[in-house]
Amino acid sequence: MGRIPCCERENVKRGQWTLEEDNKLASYIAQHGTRNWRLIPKNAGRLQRCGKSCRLRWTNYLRPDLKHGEFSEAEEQTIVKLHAVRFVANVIRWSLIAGQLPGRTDNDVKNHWNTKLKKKLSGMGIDPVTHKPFSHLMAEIATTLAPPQVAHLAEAALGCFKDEMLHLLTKKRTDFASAPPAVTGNAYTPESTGGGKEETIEKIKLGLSKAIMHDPDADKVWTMMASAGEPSDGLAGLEETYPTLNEGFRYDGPSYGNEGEGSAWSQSTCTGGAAARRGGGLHDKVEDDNGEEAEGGKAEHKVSAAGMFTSECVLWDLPDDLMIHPIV
DNA sequence: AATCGGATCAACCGCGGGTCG
DNA sequence: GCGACCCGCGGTTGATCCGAT
Repeated sequence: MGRIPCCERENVKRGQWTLEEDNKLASYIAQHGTRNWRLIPKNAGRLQRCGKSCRLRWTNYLRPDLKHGEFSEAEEQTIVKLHAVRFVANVIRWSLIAGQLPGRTDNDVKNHWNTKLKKKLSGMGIDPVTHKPFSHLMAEIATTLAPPQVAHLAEAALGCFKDEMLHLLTKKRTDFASAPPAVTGNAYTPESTGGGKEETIEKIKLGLSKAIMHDPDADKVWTMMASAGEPSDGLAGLEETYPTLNEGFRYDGPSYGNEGEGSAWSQSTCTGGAAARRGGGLHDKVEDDNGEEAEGGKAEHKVSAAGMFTSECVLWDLPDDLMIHPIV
């Protein structure tokens, strides 16, 4: 059985609300409250809107207790914290998150998450969906794949990572299609990009390439990107990503990908950068909650970061045709 | 100055749960 | 218990803004 529409579509106006409409709706609700949205358009001075649209306009914009304008840092931290918790609970309820932020609506929170916070977290090396460092996600995925697949995955991911990082650092759009070394080889040299690029970009590329090749000098590059401490081993839980999860979560330090905002967010709490710095993005072993090394499937699936991206680029003891040899 | 593309946010859509007769 | 209806939610769309080229 099909559901009947909430209103007659032909007689209903859509799109932006006018000041006059706002006034009609607000004054009606001030007098009569918000019972029975279906009747409100008729009663509120013949509004050519459906009840649903009226409810949305009221709850998201006209309500007098609403807070308009920029989200504060504390609000952002609350959203991220609660989003992480809700993700673990396998249910994202924007209304519940918004309930913790007086004056904010679920639509506000949802929009802010989708347009700002997701990018912010990504820029910090944290997956906004799982709230785990990208490097740890890669390791988790790697443990489920056969070695040949992991090798290809690592190559592809590494290429994507380099391009994304270049984009973040230079604020210039990189040409993904013209970066063949990302997939076809491990070394990423200025010459291999076709030449003619700006000097700054070339320096960054070279630095990234060095870092990936585990060159000690390349630590400078990573220090520039993330002044992180030594990462702890083990799969990243939320406590690891957000160490102050239970006490009021906070990032301290510069922001990434949001220059000029004076944000107190930083990558210092994210082990992703450091993990990558240490061993090319994948940690050495997987530990369980007790700090003991977990097997995580077949032994040969275990990811050895040191082995993956050393200067020899030994990925696994693979048949030669499956190996991807570095460009040296 | 014009154009383009990305970012933002208000509004819409469809679904599912709750309530009532 | 069932159907009709209402409400609220999350996901998505589209208009507008704004900065870069």
